[in-house]
Amino acid sequence: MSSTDPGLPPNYRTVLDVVEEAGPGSHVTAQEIWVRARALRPRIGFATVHRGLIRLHELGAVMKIDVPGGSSAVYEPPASPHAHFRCTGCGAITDLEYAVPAQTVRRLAERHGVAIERETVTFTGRCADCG
Amino acid sequence: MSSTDPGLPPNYRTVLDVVEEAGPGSHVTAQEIWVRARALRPRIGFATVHRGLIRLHELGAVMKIDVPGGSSAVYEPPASPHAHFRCTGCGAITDLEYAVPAQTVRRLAERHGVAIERETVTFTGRCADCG
DNA sequence: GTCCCTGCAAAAGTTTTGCATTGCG
DNA sequence: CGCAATGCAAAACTTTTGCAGGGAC
Repeated sequence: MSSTDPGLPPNYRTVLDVVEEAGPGSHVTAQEIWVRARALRPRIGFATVHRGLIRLHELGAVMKIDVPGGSSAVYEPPASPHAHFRCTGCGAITDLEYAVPAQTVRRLAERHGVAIERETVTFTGRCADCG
Repeated sequence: MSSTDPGLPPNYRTVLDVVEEAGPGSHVTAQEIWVRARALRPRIGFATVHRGLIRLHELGAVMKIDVPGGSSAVYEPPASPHAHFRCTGCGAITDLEYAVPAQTVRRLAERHGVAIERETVTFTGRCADCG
């Protein structure tokens, strides 16, 4: 939780709190985070939220997810690696329990001579409600 | 190849030709496609290229790839499922031979009650040149 | 003083849309 | 005529940056 953070600027802390309060499985955009942050700090600007997200992402305190087909990036608290599903009907994003096996990642990296740092797995289709 | 296409508008055909000519493993942006298309049809507009890509994507004639961290979407000819790697240094995008096993996709879809139509797997890291 | 956070505003970049025109059946 | 495609321009949106003010150390 955020009580263990080192000297994080107050607004960045607020941003972190908002993301953490949204909880795992939530996928909030920078705009949404801004709206919620203003409930705590009415004068906070969007740029501050945005820069805070960049910083927090660098620190590994929040995860940034680029969803194909989604207009905005979404953020969530750090969690064990998992995939995402985006419904082409309602746009909802949900978590799926899947990660590329570490051994497979290692083999791919070796074969192609690259250093893999992160992976992103996204599925798209129709959720139960949208049939 | 494009010679088997039904009545595709001439400009859309040109867009398709450009994407196919780029070949598998190429990852061209809408802007780049526009530039190349103008070599064939000098008066073609960007909007036409863009709408053509939407149409061709609907038809399954071109693949659209949203790469996390990449500013623009890139397009490529249809190919067997594969993953992509994006170098955080030079921004280059390369293909990796990986796809989530069909059986796994099926199981995920069942467990979560969704219909999965497409998958996107992207790795990020450092390519050989960028160390 | 120096450094960096902060808010406001504007810029940048990509994607999308409106509209009049053209071309074809 | 009716319909879809087309070019041009502008709009919409998200993301990023510039700049001046201010607080902490």
